[in-house]
Amino acid sequence: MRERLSGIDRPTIVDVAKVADVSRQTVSRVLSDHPRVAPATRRRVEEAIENLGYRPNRMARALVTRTSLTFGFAAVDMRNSHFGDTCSGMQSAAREHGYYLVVTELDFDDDRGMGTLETLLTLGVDGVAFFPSFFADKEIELFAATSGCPVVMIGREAKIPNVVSIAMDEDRAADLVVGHLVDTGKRRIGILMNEMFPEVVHGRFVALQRAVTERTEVGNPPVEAGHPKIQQGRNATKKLLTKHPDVDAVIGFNDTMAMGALLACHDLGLRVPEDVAVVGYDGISFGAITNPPLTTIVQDSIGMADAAFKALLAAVQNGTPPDGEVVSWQPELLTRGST
Amino acid sequence: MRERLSGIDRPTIVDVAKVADVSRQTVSRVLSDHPRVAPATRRRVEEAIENLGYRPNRMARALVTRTSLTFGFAAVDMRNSHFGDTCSGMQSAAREHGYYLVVTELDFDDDRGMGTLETLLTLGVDGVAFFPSFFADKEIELFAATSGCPVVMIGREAKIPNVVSIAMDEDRAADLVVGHLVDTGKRRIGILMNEMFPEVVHGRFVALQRAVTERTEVGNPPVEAGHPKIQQGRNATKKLLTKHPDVDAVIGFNDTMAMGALLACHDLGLRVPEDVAVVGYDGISFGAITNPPLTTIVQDSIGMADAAFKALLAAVQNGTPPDGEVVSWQPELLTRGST
DNA sequence: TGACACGATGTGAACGTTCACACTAAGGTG
DNA sequence: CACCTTAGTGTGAACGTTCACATCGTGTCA
Repeated sequence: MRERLSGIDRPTIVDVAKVADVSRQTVSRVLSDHPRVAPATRRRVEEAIENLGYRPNRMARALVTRTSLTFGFAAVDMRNSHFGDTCSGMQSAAREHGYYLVVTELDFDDDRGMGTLETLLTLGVDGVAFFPSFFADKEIELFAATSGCPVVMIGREAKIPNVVSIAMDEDRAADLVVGHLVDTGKRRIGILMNEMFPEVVHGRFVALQRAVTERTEVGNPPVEAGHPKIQQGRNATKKLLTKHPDVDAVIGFNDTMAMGALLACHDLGLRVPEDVAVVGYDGISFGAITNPPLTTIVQDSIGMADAAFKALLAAVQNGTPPDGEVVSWQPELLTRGST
Repeated sequence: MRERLSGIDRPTIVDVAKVADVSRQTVSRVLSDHPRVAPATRRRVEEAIENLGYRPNRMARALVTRTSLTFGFAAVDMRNSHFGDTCSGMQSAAREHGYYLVVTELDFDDDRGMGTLETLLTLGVDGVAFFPSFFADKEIELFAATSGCPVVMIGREAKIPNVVSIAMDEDRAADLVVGHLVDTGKRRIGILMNEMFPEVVHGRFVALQRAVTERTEVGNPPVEAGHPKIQQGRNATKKLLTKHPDVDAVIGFNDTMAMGALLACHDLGLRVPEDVAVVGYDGISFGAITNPPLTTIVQDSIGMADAAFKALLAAVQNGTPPDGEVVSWQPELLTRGST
């Protein structure tokens, strides 16, 4: 046997076969629970497997079966627990169905994340989900066409051939948020946008702008942008409130930006929600422990993760790639102290 | 070509070779930037690759080279951003060095997580890190011995053959926490323990118990246990404060439990930090936005992630498995409003 | 001009596994 | 008793790639 770099050699199916005094195929049959193996033989093989500490090589297996029972999931920012939630949800779904989930963080510097997806493919996954999408529809279409496996996009609605997209109904969410703010007497609503990913962000922005324009007399909302993080949300809010002192409500692109907004209000000596109301998007668990607790649009991450997995599974099982399907998810407004 | 389940067939190196009118080896040489390829040939091959949308099959490659340039990372709870931080840190480190990181969530129900590790191995990773460890030293030793690749454990110090363990200096952390509480006039310190993973938890518990006993007259601290989550921390704190009304400081096993403690104090009408001080462990970013902001022991997740990656890399490059090395990480106390 | 180096390319084997098929022995059926 | 079935097992080929080696020109030097 050739040496591995690490110096230790793992036993192969042939090693097991030798020890159990059978052929590799018989070992393979034991591994896959084939019925036609004599009980005594099976026992001998199992013993050999146990003694040698044999583990089947999934890569070799995938090579010949052309199926790895593995899906890939690429998410943008593991530090934001919203993505962690979704990732965790997909893991559970995958496990339940005998699949394995390989998670990877989208590396924006590697061709805006496309490099990460490419590498995921080379790993031999049976399907790919990504969340969210930095890419233009055309790019995704091309990727899906050449990927050779089903592709699911989470976080943005888009009718793209061979791609299932799973996203929240942004119009409904915007109506919920803005409606609630107006109902509680707010009149001048500002928006904190995510400056990073125009493709992802656009839908939410348009929906919010529409809702604000429709429901307030003042019309077009003032906007400030920053990275979707706490500190950047804080800075953006300060700018927003300084430029527009009449703003009495701030909508954050996501919960972390909204958390930054809470801090900014505190910095500026403004009371929340009396002087300025704050709303976020996502519904991450840490929203419950802010001061005051954060009102937010809850995206059912587990549900969406589950849907993403099911879409991949269905595509694999039916042998047909998914087809421009859009799964729309209903948002819920979780009202807490910040409004 | 046989059909894949998904119905689309990916081009192979042979397809590329045919189109470029060369042999597979020449294509392989182009892929690996071998110097002895004629410029014209190289161009022809690159064109063919581009046109066909060819992507090398990492599994086939790994099979023959016995190296996948991939490390596996298994973490317990993606929803807790502490693990997300570490995971993100390892990803960056891996990418910097041309490695790919495959992340997976430890499934406690699958042989207490050992099943997850086993599956990770079958994926053909060149090394494995896990965080934290639910396993007994003997189990880990056995796993490392048969894994055939370097193993790194994050989150607990342990001298185990062929395993590098990376952990915070728990004694120092406990001294920092308890010292700080005593310095600010606290005398009766309660502890919120993690009831889930005795193996991980033990070290921190012992250290805290020692520090409290050493530094307060009252001696042995009252303890309440729960899962390391916000709600369970809240419940545990209520129990603790009800049973022991004299407690004037609560140390949470991690930040999420401590966040629960903040909520519990609020529920009980106790002022933080005047009536009860609260400290957490981990230093997750959301600790900045609690009310009041959470004092916490900061574990340098990025640094530890980096160290974990470097340990794996070194082991792979030196061809020798790591050897019971313990990398001790210095904790820092981040003092904020909750103490 | 022969010997030789070297650049450029191709070929067989191997990695660890499963698939398709072949084979043997035992048992049942007419 | 010849025939067929079936349980149990083994063998060659293939998956997509790289490694080690072989081959074939072309140019250089004595």
